Amino acid sequence: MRRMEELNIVMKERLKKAEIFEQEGIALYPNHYKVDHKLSDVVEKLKDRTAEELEEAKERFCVAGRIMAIRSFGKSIFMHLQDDRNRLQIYLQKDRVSEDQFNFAKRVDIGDIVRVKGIAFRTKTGELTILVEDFVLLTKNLRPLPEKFHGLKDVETRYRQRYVDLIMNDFVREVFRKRTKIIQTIRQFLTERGFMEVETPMMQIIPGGATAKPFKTHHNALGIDLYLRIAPELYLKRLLVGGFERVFELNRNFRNEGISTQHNPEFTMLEFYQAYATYEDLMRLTEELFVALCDAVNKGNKQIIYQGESINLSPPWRVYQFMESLVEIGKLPEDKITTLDGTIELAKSLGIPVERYEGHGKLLTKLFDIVVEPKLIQPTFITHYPLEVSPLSRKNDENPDLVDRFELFIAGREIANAFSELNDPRDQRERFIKQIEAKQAGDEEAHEMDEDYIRALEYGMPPAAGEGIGIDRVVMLFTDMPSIRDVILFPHLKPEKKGD
RNA sequence: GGGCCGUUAGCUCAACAGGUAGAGCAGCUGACUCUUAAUCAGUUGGUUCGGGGUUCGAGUCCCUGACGGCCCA
Repeated sequence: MRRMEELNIVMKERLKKAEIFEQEGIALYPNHYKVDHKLSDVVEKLKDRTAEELEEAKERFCVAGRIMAIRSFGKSIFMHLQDDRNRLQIYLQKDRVSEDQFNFAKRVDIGDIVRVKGIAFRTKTGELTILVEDFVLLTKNLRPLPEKFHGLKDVETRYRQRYVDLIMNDFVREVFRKRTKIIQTIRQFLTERGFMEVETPMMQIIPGGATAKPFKTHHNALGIDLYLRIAPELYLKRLLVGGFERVFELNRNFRNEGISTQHNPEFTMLEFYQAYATYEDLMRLTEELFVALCDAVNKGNKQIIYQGESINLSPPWRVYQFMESLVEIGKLPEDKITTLDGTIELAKSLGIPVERYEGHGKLLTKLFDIVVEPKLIQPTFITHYPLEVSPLSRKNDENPDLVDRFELFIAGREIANAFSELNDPRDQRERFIKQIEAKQAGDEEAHEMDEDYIRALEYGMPPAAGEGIGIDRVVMLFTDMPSIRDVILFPHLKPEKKGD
């Protein structure tokens, strides 16, 4: 049901005008007009031509765009047309177009989409301009755009009506162009290295592969509950069992948790798996990937500025073992963190709530989140995580309490998580059982048993390493955006009004 | 979930110490053939987020709810 809305004065005027146009036989939404050139291509092509060169060439162009500004005189009119990338000025003189078209051009509104044909030239002030010979309406605007100088600032409106945000704010269009470029670059990078892109279920019977609360839905015909995936991990590893040696999936995950500047309920994740590789191989691959991203969206410059901090992405990146980072970066006393009692004491002194089901490893990661993570501004790999918090990772050969895993941190945030994969089905079953015990003790996020996954491992999964990278955070990094909402086209917000 | 801040014209913002709700842009009318935040003259437009309360009087104070931002958990 559409909400009835009081029409403001401007909209009333526009509707009235639209009716008059129709009575005059002017189509408001015609679809048969073609263009010869994209507006931005004309700007790109001619931007360095001098006034004399343009005068000499007298080249004609037919372009379309949205009217963003009108400066109207008695017998001449200037307008700015905009497409997704550029703005181009057009100039109408009364004696250069038909009288009907000139009179019509006098009555169009900011926000209308029009097509013009004309000759490119430079004005006295040197601005590239099309001298119009033909002017037609393509789409009538009925709703006034935000003010031309201050634009649209209100963040709520920007997120709820992203289409207006995109019209008004050039930097927003740039952010999303960069986002697309980053995703394309990642696909190309992996494909060139023999990875195959695959699609695995978004609706899963057992939500696995991560520790998070899932969204629940229901399949009517089957009469079963399904969960939106929190990760594709266990399906991708089934493909390793099946014989695909390098696979990746770059798509949405869903986690039923709070919304913040770092979290959207649906977010984009890259996961890739490589047989016959270790987590250390993936450290090198990750460094190479970021270099490729610098080439693609940062002109090859490996220095980026994020929220005022200068970050150097040149490899090799520094590496700390998990325990080492707590002592050296977190400045925690080594003798305390090596014992459970000492760790509980430290946690309590830092105001961290300690749950009964949380073991030593889990508590250490809570300490890490507070005392180490925010300090990891420059790219840093943290390795050798506790077994307890890594139910799908391969045990370290030297120390069975640790796993062959790393996480990557940049700008004080977790960007990637990777490990050598646990492929011993007997060990995996034990790990699942431990998780179930944690769940029974109250850990809502603990992993569930997945018998089919165990069955797959029993057929034999080749030794492999896998990694997940949070794409939204990578985009934030490369676009210098402080909130995940700034890099997601339509971020989740509460509904604006109760239904009527 | 908690704390702080915010919500006023289509947009960006004012409104002292509680005393008739304003400006710029946009819109409308008119003038103007190289302007670019065009200019000049005139002019329309308000459920001050919703609901209660205090008061002679509430955009402003109090209570409550909605939505948003930032921080914390």
